[in-house]
Amino acid sequence: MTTRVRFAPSPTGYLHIGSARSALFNYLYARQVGGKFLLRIEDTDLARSTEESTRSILDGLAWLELKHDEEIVFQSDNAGKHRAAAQKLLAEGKAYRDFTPKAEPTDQNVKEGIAERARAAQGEKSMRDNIYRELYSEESDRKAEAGEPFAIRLKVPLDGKTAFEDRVYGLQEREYVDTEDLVLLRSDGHPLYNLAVVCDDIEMGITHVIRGQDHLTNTHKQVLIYEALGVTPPTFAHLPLIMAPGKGKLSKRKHGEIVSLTTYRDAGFVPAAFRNFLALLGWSAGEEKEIYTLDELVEKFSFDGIHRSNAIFNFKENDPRHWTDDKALWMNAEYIRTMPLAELLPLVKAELKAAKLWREEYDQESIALTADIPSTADLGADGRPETVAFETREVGSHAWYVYTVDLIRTRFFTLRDFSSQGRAYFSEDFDFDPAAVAKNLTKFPELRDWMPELADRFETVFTERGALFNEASIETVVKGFTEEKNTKLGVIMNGSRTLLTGVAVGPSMLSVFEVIGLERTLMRLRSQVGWNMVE
RNA sequence: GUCCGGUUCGUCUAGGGGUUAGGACACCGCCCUUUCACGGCGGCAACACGGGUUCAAAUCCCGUACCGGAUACCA
Repeated sequence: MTTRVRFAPSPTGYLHIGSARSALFNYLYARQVGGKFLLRIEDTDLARSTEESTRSILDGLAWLELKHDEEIVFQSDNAGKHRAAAQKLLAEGKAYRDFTPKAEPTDQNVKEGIAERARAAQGEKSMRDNIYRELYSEESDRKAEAGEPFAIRLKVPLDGKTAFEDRVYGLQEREYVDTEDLVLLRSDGHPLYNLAVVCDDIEMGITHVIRGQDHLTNTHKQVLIYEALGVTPPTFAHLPLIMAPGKGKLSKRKHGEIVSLTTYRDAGFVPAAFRNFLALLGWSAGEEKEIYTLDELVEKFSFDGIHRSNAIFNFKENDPRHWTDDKALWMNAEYIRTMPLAELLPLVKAELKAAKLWREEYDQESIALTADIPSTADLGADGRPETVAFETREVGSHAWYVYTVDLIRTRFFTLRDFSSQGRAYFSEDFDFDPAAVAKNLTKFPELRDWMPELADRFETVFTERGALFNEASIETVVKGFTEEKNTKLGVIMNGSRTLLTGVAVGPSMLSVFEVIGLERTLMRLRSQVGWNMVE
C-alpha cells in the first residue's frame, strides 16, 4: 500500500508557521517513502472560512516549494457523506439521538467557559448519564418523526480504553470514561470536525496522520469513530507545538505578524532557508549539521528524530535586530551568502523589481548565456567570480550586476537588504545614514574640500589620461592622495564610502569604487547631498 | 477539576547507565582589516527538584514542582 499523508488546514486566517511546519513534515515523509502528499481544506466552519485564507495557504505552500499531489479536497463538498456515516452509525445502534436542547453559548471567553463547565461537572456527572443514550429506538424514532430537533452522538462503550501507538509519543491510552459521547452531527444537520476528518481520511486513503500535538485527545475520539465504522485507523504521529518566548501560545492576537508565514516571505527570506529553519524546530537528524537541502531533509527525516517537548520560537518584540528568531535570521544570511549565485539571482531580481530598481540590462537573457553565470564554485581567492573579467563589467551590464550581487551579499541578512542597504549600487536615489555621515564625514570637516579634489584627481587620471578604472590603479591614486594630504587612508576611504553608498558598511572600498564606476564616483564625491542632510 | 504530554546552556538541540555533558544561534574577547560584515581562534553558559535502583544516574523507577495540550451541537 502506498503511503498517503495529508495537510489539512482550516482556512480561517493566514498560514501559521506551526501549520507550515506540519505541512513540511508531511511532505518530507511522503517524499521519503515515495508516497503522496495531499491537501485538504477544512472549510466546514462556513462563518469563519474565507477564500483569501485558502489563497494565502496555497501561496505559503508554494513559497516553501511543497507541491501537493492530486486534487485539493474541500471538506465542505463531503458533508453529505459525513451525514450518511452518522446515519449509518445511528442505524447500527453505535450512535444515538440526543434531544437535549442546544446549550446557549455564554458571553465569556469560549475556552474559559468550557474549562469552567468541565470543572463544575466534575464528580457530579458521568460522561454517560445522558437520558437519551438508552432511549428505546421506537421512542427515539417517534420523537424524531414528530420533528423534535436532535444531535447525533457517538455511543462510547462503558468499559475499556482507546489505544494507539504514536510514532512520536509512543503508546497512548485513554479510558473510555474519560471521553464524552461526542457529537457527530449537530441538530441542524451539520457534521462536526472529528466525524468529518475520519470520513475524509478514510475516503482519501490516508495511511499516516501527521499533525500537531494539540490533536492528541481528538485522536482518541477519532479512533473510536474508526472502530465504530469498522475501519482500521491510520498511523498517527503528533508533532510538538511551537510556542512563544515565555512558553505561551504563539498567537496572532498576541504576537501579530510574526506567526504568519507570509511575513517571512515579505521580509526577504529565502524559501529554502526558512524551510530549513522550520525543519530544525523540533526535529533533528542527530548530527552536528545545520544546513540541509530539501533533498537532504527528505532523506534524513525520521519520526524518531522528532522531539516530544514543545519548541520556543524566540524573538524580541520592539528589537529590530532580533525581530524574529535569531537562528532563522542567521540561517537566511547563511543561505544568501553561500547559496549558488545562479539560485540567488532570481530572488534578488524579484526584490529589485518590487523596489522599482530593476533594469532589464541586468538580465542574463539579454546579454549572456545562463551557463556563464559564475557560481560560488568559480570564486577566486579574493571572493570574486573569476569567470568575469573587469573589462566586461560595464556598469549596468549583466556581468556587472552578477559581480555586484556577489560582492555585496556576504553581509546581508535578508533579500530586502539588496534594495535598502544596497540601494546605492542600483540607484541614484539613496538615503544617507546619519550615523555614517557623523562618523565618516562631519567628524573630518576637511573632507568637504578633499572629496571633490579626489574626484578631480580621478578625472585627471582616468578620464584625461585614460587609465583603467580598476582596483589596482584606484589604490595607487587614493594612496597618493592620502599621503599628499598627510592623513590616514581610513579617513579617505570611509569618507568616500559614505558619500558613495550612504552607509558606513560594505565591501572593500576599492571594489566599491570599481562597482559604482567612474562616472557615478565623480558625481557622488562632488555631491553635497550627504553633507547637507545633517545641517 | 480531570485526562494526556513535557522538562539538557538565554534559544534550537546532541547524548539515553561510566562523556572534561558535544554542536548551532545569540552575547563577549582576540586575530584579519580603510569600515562593517564574512572568516579564524577563544570565552560565558545547561542535565527542574526530592527520593530510590546501581559499584556508577543527565540517562532507569517513583514522587513533587513547573510548563504545555485537551476537556464545544469550533476546527
